[in-house]
Order: sequence, then C-alpha cells, then structure tokens
Amino acid sequence: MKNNEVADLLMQMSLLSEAAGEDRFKAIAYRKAATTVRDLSEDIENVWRENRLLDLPNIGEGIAKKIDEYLRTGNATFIDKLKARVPEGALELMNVPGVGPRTAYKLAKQYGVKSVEELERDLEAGKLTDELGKQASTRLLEEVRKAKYAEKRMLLPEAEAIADEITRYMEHNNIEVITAGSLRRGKSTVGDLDFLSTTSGSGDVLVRFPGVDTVIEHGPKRTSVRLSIGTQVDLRVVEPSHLGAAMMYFTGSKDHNIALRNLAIEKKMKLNEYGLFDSSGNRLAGRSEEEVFSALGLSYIPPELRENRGEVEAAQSNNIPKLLEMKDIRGDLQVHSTWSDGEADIRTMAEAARRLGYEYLGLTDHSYSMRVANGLSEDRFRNQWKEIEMLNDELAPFRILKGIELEVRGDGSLDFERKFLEEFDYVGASIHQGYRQSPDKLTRRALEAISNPSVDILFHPTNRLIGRREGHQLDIPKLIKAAKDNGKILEIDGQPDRLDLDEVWARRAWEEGVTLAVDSDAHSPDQLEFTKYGVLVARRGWLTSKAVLNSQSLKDVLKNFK
DNA sequence: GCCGTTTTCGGCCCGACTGTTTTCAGTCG
Repeated sequence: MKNNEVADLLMQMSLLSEAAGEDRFKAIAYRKAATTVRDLSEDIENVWRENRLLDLPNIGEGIAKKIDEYLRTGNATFIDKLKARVPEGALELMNVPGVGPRTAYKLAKQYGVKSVEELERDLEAGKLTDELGKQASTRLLEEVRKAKYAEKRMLLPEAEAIADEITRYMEHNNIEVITAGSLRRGKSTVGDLDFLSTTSGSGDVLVRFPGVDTVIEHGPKRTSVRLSIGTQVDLRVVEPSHLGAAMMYFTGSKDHNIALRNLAIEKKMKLNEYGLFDSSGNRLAGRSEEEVFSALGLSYIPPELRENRGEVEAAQSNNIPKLLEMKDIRGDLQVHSTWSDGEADIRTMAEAARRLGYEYLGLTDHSYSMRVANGLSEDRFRNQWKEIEMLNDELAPFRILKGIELEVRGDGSLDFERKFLEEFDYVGASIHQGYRQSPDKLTRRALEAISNPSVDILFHPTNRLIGRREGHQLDIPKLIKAAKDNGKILEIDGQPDRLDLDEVWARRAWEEGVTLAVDSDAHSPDQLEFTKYGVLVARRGWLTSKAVLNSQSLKDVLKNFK
C-alpha cells in the first residue's frame, strides 16, 4: 500500500513549491492533497486503478496526473523538474524557525547560502548583517544554533508530564491555564504544547518558568517560549468572555478551524478566536465552545474529532457519535506477567486491574518462539493455568482469562496446534518476527493468522513503534475484510509507542463492521493505565462503546470467543 | 493547484508578533 509514499511525495511538492518561490496557494494545494491521501482509509492504488482519483477532495487534474505517473512508472519526474527551479539550499534553510519561504529563497538565491551550516558561518562572520539588519541576524544566529537539535514529536505520556509541570508552576503563581492544541485532541504524538489563560500578564510568568531556554516572542496576547529540552510552549491570553472561541481556535486542528471558518463565511458570519460575528460585526457567541458550535448550527464536536475528517458535516446533521469513554472499559485483554516478559506476577496484575474497577483481565503471556520474551511452552502454560484457577477461586467474581499472545512464525505457521489452543479462553496472535519480509508476504501471514479458527484477536496488527519503526506495509483493507468475514477482533494496543491500529484504520474497521479491542499491553501494574491512550485512539477513530469488545460484560466477551 | 446553492476566474481563515517597520511583509499558530 503506497498511501504514505504518495502523501510524502505531495508534501515534498508543497515544500519545493514554496522554496521555488511559487504562488503560496500552490503549496497549500499540495499540502491539502497530501492530507487527503494520508487520511484515506483505502488503498490509493485501488482508487487510481478504478479511475477515481478526481473524486477525492483537493485532487484535481494536475495532481491526479502526477499520482498517475508515480503509480504507473514508479518515477516522479515532476519532483526533479521542480527541484531544478529551487535554489540550492533553500529547502534546508526553511527548517530554521523564523525562516520561511521568502527568506530562504532570498538567502539562497541572492546571497548564495547553500546550507544551514553555511548560514551559521556567514552570520558569525557578520556577512549578512547589512542585508538582514543587526537584530534579525543576531536572532537568526540563535535559531540556527538551536535548529541543529531539531525538535522531535513527543509521545503522549511525555507531553502530559511536561504539560502537568507547567500547569502546576502556573497554578503556584495563581494562574489557571487550560491545555489546548494536539494534546487536548489526544493526538498520538505531540509537537508543541499550547495553553490558554484568562489572566492578563500570565505570559510574564511563563517566560520565568525555570525550564525556559529561549523567549521566541512575548506580547500581551501571545507568548511563545522554547524549553531547554527543545519543546515549544505557546500561551494565549484571552478575556473570559472569549474563552470558548479561543479554546476552539487554540485546540485546532488547523484544518478543522479552516473548515469552521469557511462554514461561518457561507452563513455570512465570521469566526475568529474572539467569537462568532454577524455581517455587521455583532458578536453572536464566544463564551463557551458549546455556544459557538450551536450558533454555527452544529452539535458539539469533541476535541478528538477535530481533524477535518467529516466531523463538521456530521455535526450539521446531528450525527456525531457518542464516543467511547474510559469508564466504558470493563476489562483488559492483553496483559503480561513474570511468566514471560512482565515485571509483576499474576496476582499483582489482577489486583491492580480490580482496583481499576475491571471485571476481568486477559492474561496473554508470549508463546515459546518469542525467546527474547521468555515465551512459554505447552507445559509452562499448563502450570500457569493452575495458578490462574487458584487465583480465580480467591478473587471471584473477578476473573482472570487464560489467554496467550501467540507468535505467528516467519513461515506463517503458529506456535501451537489447534487442539492445545482450544484449551485457552481466547487466543491473540501477533507478528513480531520477520518484519523485513515483503509487504505481500507479511499480508499473507496476517491473513492466515486471522482466518485460523483458533485465533480470536490480532494484536497490534502493523507492529509499528512510533518514532523508531514504521509498521508493516500491510494491505490493511484486506485484513479488515478478513476480520469481518471470519468474525475476528482487531486490537488497538494502548502502549504509547504502539497505538496500533491507528485511528484511521480503527475507524474504517468499525465502519466495515469489525469489532475492536482496546488493551494496555501492560508489562507492569502501572502500565494497565495505558488503556487510556488506546481509548483516545478509539475516540479519534469515531468509535462508540458498542465498537469495543472489552466494554462488554465478561459473559458477553466469552460468548464472542465461543 | 483546486474549487464553485452568487463564480470556469479570482479567490483561497484569520489574527498576533517582529522588525530598523511609519503602513506592511514575513512568519507563525
């Protein structure tokens, strides 16, 4: 499946177009097309084969032709052609904060600056001072020096920890802040941290936060700082009466905001961070988000859905689903103990699960070919079951389920025979091994596992590790169809660096009638809470409690496993 | 480059902050 490849290509076109000094709306058009392809929940090659490229939003004749060339020939001559018009170095220079397309183009074209390194040298030597001005070049030099430590997106727990620290610091100074941005939307990775405050002067407090390295800008309404760990923090100060509109603006996403503002324009109104206004400038709403949505003729859109993926249309027809909540979760179906690679014994894990209010815990230690994880043989599983049965007598009505994380081996075979597998309460299959195999082979293995009568759930289907390893390039629509045809469950793994399936595919799966499981994949009692990150993915995938197996009672879950 | 319940041409979200900036372009969120 080449969705990500095509999206990357279009994104590259967007950047090149900027760096070539073209009309900026061209770059915006490429970026929008890239988003369309990235958010697509079907195989772009299918769309192309069926001549439906032009049916996709933001893809017209020009871009369709380029996608066609790439998928037909594997070449992208349009990239090379555009590259030839970009002055050498301009693309790289745009990575420096404060350097946009205009400055990059000028630096590269007029002053022959060919790289960030050269820019640093020239600035230090004072070569560009006359052209750029003294303050600008000093400031730029600072940015260049930091640009080397290119900031990376954070996983959710890290982002939450930093946001908490800042929130506590502000509170300590009697300032209440509200978290907005991608963290509020529950996005799986977070770049910047965004806060709102209704206390004037709170920017002055933020710039004194001990973790601040640089003040990027500091005005009465907006303050931006960079922490020494590289994270950018933005604070917006607003009047209490503007808070709702400001929260919407600062929560984003950008594309969602644009969609809302365009809707306002259609209705002869104007939406900005101060409120919703009619054509004569009278304010119609703004104090709360609910008020603004309502005045726009929309039902409330939860932050997790604000990605311009159809939520505005759904809110217009009152079709926003009641999203899954943490309190709907009644058990966990992927958990490990010291029997394989977990850090705590079964009793400790079970007691922790009970404290979370769960009714059941699916214990899924690894099968034996997962040697690095101390995978269990048939004999060891039988011994484990004795311990489980003893604990179940003691902890009833709480129930520990006899599960397994069954390895799908490199050749597609399973670790155990069907007869033995039938003795488990349920079987989850995983593909860890052989991830360098071709996409076709990996897809075949996954399909075999899913259609195997012994298997109930496919755990973390793509096996991605965010920031470290891209997932298997599986044909996921095929996988979803196989799950549907065989009545199997697909998992959303809650480990913060997995979150697999992701929201786009989880949504597609449920639309196709496939039930999902939202698990923690915990290897310690604390990690049972990772389920909350899985719930965020589920919410971002438009899932209701009905879509999720482990929001059902123990009895119903067991019925599902037959 | 895309798009159209006023448009096939002329728009494309809207506003804060910075700078050698006295009316605005560039950048960013």
